Amino acid sequence: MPELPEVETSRRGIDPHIRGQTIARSVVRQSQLRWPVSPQITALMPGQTVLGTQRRGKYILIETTAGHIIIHLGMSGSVRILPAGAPAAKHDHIDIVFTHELMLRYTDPRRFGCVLWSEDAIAEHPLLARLGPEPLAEDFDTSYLFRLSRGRKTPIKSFIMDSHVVVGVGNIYANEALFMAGIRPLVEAGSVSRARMARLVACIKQVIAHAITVGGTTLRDFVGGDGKPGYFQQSLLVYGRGTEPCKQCGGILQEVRLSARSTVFCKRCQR
DNA sequence: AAATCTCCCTGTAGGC
DNA sequence: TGCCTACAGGGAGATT
Repeated sequence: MPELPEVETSRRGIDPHIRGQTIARSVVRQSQLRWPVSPQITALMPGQTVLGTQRRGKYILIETTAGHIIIHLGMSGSVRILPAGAPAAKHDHIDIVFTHELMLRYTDPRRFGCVLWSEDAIAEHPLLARLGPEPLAEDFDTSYLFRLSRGRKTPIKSFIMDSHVVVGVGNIYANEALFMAGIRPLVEAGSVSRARMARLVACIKQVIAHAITVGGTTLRDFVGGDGKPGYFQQSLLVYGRGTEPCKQCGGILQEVRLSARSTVFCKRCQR
């Protein structure tokens, strides 16, 4: 499932191929995604030029001369650059075809993602306006997270996965960062000391920065590639390892459900 | 305001 | 082998 590092890697992968290019047309084969695909995606695209791409949280933003395309990959979505006219497979829902004979193809088997259009100031879009800071930005720091957590009874794991607190920390990296920081996922956010919160902030930044670096190597070639990220299986400390031995102390890792999310931790290394 | 629940969807895994 | 069911998961929106 695409987490922030995969989203950023995807953005970096498509950007050089579409930046400055002109859209010839777009094709929507399946409009029923998380929300209906905006009609402008077909109606307004011909003749628009792509000015560049950005990322906010797990949203990819494609800036065109007429407005922004907002893409979320959900949990099974991907974007690839392919030769225009490449045959469409089952879950290839949207093609944005460029005049230079390449196209951006959106694929999403589970359709949890979205492809929307916004002509207004992008930061004020309802999906983006109230998002928390980027995990790698300077404004995501100990003081911020500590202050925001005071009085909160929600588990620390749910807290850091809340996109209004900080964006882009999905289930995998929440599990990993809490293990690295030595904090049990279920402790109340409001009870975590400032010193431990400082460790957590550092660990979140570290795991996400590392994943972006690794993701960049596995998703290097988007033209003709399969676009499938696969890096994250190798260096995981706890995620997906419930009942296996802790890599730090050898004890058996515990797995519980927290808000329907798989939560793995070591009860000796995490307090 | 904060916490909790529901729902969107389909590939995969496990049981029989 | 094949059918059936449970389940995973991002995250917005509704509900409590």
